[in-house]
Amino acid sequence: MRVTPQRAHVWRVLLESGGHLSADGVWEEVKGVLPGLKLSTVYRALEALGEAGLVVDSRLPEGPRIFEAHPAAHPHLVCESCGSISHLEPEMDLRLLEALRASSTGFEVQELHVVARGTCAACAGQGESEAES
Amino acid sequence: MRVTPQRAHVWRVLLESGGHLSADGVWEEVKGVLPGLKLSTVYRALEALGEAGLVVDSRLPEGPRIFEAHPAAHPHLVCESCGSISHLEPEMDLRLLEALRASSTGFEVQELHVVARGTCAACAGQGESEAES
DNA sequence: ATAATTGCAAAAGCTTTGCACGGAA
DNA sequence: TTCCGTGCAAAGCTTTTGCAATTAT
Repeated sequence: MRVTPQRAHVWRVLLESGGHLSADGVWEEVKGVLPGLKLSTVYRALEALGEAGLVVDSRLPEGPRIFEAHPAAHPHLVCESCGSISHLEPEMDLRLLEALRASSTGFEVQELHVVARGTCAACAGQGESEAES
Repeated sequence: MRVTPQRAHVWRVLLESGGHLSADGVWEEVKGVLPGLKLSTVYRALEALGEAGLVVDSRLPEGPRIFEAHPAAHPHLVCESCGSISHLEPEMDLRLLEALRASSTGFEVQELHVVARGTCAACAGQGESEAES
């Protein structure tokens, strides 16, 4: 893979942001440095980085795909209240992998996508102290 | 919720198909009975059925949303080889739920989406007997 | 009468693709 | 030269929305 300024900046933004960016989000960030950058180039950069194993992507129950620099798959937690996206250790996926293998369906899992919808600790705490509707 | 012919047929198709249909797939089926049916009506019917708790939907790593008549969330298994979509018992989700709660992140899970990419038992068996590339 | 639901058409959101130009190997 | 990556524009696929007409309660 050829290393171009566009790809380098896309990669850098994913690292600095700590993940969970949409293609559009990456675009907005990188445009600060490369004003002429096209969104389609971002998509192609993300695709190239994905093939190189540097970037993974997920689809949440709603909204666009999100991309991350993280090399390992891991569960995502999407907060209904504040919209924040957090994630757990990849180890958490392993537990489900074990469970899947133990279920003896004969299905060979290559990749696991886990997304939980709910309320994050911060928002849950707020809800308690404000009102118990 | 009002029960209209459109909604009844959408619901029937989801039941008869055994699940895993895209909105477009539902449309194609129901059009056989209701030729004038619009795709947007299918979407609205699916939304209504979803709010009624009769239909759930998932987003796979690729492709459109899929809808099912199943009332309970459950892991999906997407075969890379033949494209088939199968699913496990909802119980399997509970195992991960336990694990999530045990991880003490304070995140309150409301809904869990699990999708595994891999090879189904049938295709894995074929691969063995043909060639071990 | 009142409110819900549909057909219809159009738009919106996200992503991919074709093509020609430019730059690196 | 030859190939790869980009800008550019356009299309593609999926889903949503506004509005008027229709239907059920």
